[in-house]
Amino acid sequence: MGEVRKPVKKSSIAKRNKIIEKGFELMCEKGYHNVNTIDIAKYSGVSTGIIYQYFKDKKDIFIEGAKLYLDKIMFPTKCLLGKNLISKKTLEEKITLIIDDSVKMHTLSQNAHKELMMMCTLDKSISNIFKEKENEFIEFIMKSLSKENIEISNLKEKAHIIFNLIDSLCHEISYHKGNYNYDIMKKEIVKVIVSMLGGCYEK
Amino acid sequence: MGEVRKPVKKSSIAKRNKIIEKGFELMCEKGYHNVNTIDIAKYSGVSTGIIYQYFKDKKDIFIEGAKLYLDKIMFPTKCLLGKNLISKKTLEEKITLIIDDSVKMHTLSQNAHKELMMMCTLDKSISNIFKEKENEFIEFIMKSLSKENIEISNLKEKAHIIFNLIDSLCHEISYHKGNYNYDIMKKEIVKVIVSMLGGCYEK
Amino acid sequence: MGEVRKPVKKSSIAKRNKIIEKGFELMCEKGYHNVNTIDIAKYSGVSTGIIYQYFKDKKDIFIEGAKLYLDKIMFPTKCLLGKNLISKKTLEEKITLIIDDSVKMHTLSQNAHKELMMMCTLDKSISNIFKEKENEFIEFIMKSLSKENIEISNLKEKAHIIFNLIDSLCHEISYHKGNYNYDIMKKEIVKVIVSMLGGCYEK
Amino acid sequence: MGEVRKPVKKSSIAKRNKIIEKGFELMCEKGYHNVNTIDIAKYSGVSTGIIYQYFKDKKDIFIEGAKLYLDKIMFPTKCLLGKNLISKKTLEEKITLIIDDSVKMHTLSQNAHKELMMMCTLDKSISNIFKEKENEFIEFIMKSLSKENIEISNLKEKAHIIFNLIDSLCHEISYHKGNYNYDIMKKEIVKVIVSMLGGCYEK
DNA sequence: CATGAATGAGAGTTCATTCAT
DNA sequence: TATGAATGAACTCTCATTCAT
Repeated sequence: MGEVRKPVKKSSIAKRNKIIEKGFELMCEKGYHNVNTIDIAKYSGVSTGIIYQYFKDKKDIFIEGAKLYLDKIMFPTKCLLGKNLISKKTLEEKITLIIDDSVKMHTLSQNAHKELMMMCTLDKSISNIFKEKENEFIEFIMKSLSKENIEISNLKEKAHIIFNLIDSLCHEISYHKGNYNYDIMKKEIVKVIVSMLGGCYEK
Repeated sequence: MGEVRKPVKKSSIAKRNKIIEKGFELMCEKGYHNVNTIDIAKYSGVSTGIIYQYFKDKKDIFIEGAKLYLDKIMFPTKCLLGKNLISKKTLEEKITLIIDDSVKMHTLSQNAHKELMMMCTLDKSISNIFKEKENEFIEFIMKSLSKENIEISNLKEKAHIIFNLIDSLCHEISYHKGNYNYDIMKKEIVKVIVSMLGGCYEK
Repeated sequence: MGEVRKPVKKSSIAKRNKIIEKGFELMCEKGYHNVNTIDIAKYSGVSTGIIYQYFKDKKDIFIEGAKLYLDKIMFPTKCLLGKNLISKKTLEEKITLIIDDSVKMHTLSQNAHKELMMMCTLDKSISNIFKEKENEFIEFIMKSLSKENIEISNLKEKAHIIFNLIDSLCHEISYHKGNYNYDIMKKEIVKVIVSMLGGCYEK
Repeated sequence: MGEVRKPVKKSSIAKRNKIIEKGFELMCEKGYHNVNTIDIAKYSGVSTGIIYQYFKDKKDIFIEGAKLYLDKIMFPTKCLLGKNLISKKTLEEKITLIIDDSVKMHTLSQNAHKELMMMCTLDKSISNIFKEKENEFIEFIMKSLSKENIEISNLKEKAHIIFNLIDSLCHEISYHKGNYNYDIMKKEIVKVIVSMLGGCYEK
């Protein structure tokens, strides 16, 4: 009764993806609790019924959207980093690249990020995929950086601090649009990170 | 019809405060959307009807609770800091004190913080009071620290970075309960902050 | 969440009873599956919401109605029987009285009976209260009759057969409204029962 | 649009029959309201769409199944009876044979019977085919028995009572699985019927 | 001021039926 | 003919808000 279908036909897959894409978009824009299934269906250009052929429930759409979003936001960053980190000469340049990349990704989808954070409270499964992706990313940073400097103490903890520093900057830029000079802020963060990774903090 | 009264009688004020206190507590514990007004009324020891004499709607209770919570969480920190910062000798000791204090506050009320973050999405007014309090706190840190070192460049931005560093650590300790050594993490953050404020980063 | 209230106030009890009475009536008339909660609310003169303060779900209304119905249909019969059986002289007269009484009760609420039978399939709890009442009634017949004739063999089984004979006649009269002469049918059934209970079958 | 076709091709007829057979089986097993058309289609090995080429609606499948079921359950009984009744010597033996046969048929398909009874409430057309078959059967019994004893008064009504007696026994055995000794019950019923048909009730 | 029973719009979900392929 | 994805009205149930007492 009410089993979830795994679509195989091309058009079905497309429809499922459309629901995820549009549904997640709408939920992020208006907020999960301010959007109902009829809204999602309409916005996705489908009927309410079809949703329940591809998804267990409303939350399932969000989860699938979140997974995709986190892949999109994390993996491209990694790819970019992978490609360019090597070509950069100084640590500073590398850090700056990572930050710019993260900010760009973040800014593209600030609502999604906000809603994701919110949904983490509501659902373990969502907070888990989020945590998982975060760890993935941190481990990636760790690996990338460990190649640079032969010996960095407490690398794991430092990587996490770095992640948070970057993440906070991203949030700042995305939402506050406030009283700060973000260029300065970025430069300071770069300096901090560089110093953590063995460079000297330029005063 | 349904206008919100400003209670003047002592008992009325007490009742209003009880609703805010208990209501906010319950919403934070169970989640805003998992608590209904009947629950709030029961938990506050009042009738459902009376709620709408003191508050515009359900969200209004949360907002009032949030304001109080942020006062409570920010001001005591400030007080504590104010008292003790002077007596500490090194910058490192001062930073450590701020961090310990923040972590303590955070840990005491992680649910409230979580829910607050979530509600920021739902309502501008909530996100505004949150932002406001944050700025207050940052300015306070700025002032406190500016007394220490005669010239710190980009103090405003640095203060914000410091705030975020501390805030991230608090979150980390409160929720993740993960694979990190938080003592090390704290020490690294202290070192970073000290270096930002003109001290030298100890490698 | 959604707890069922036990009404204590007079007006609340009256409302709850109204829902049972009117709801059961409507369900019996139109069929359980052809009536929705909005219909029930309207027909009972209440709002849909209030239903769920007094009842766990839609089925709960039916169950409560069924209990009441079976009490009404069974107990009055027993009362009547108790009062009059003694004053009747012949076994034949007594049996006739039981039958007349049963038919009367049945005819008053044929829809209820039909729907009850139907719901027995859908729900164990309903079939149980039905079976229970049936057994009660059979045992009552047994006791009543055992006083008459000193020794009746296989009384239990005979009582059940008698119950079924009467029940079938009731159904016949209530629904078929057909090609039979029910007076004759009744007389034949009386004769059969009398013969079972030791009288001689009058040809 | 959506008109029901009368299939003429052999394979189409086979498909239609399959849907009736399997669909009715499933509906009886799980209950009409607990089975949806997708279930029926799957269980019948056809697509959902094709159902509406052969049947007006879901109920139509049940009706066709019911007709077939009642033919199957009634006619074989009649055949069996026809063949054997003559060879039996005493009326008692004949009655016993009818009862055994009925019980056997009933037990084989108790779910179907239960569901049929239930559906009688929902639909006049179903209750009509049921009534019709019942009458057919009663008339058959009448004819069979009228050959035996030259003069039986009120034969029609008696036949119906006999039908009900047997039917009740069948139900009892099929569903209640209760505290009764069904052998004794059967013997008592045989005695009653014999006495009704002019034999003497053996005490 | 206080109560809590009552309201009814709106939520998520199901499923008999249709229709493009 | 045959398919099964798609439809959308209808369902049961919840809850922020109101109002008679």
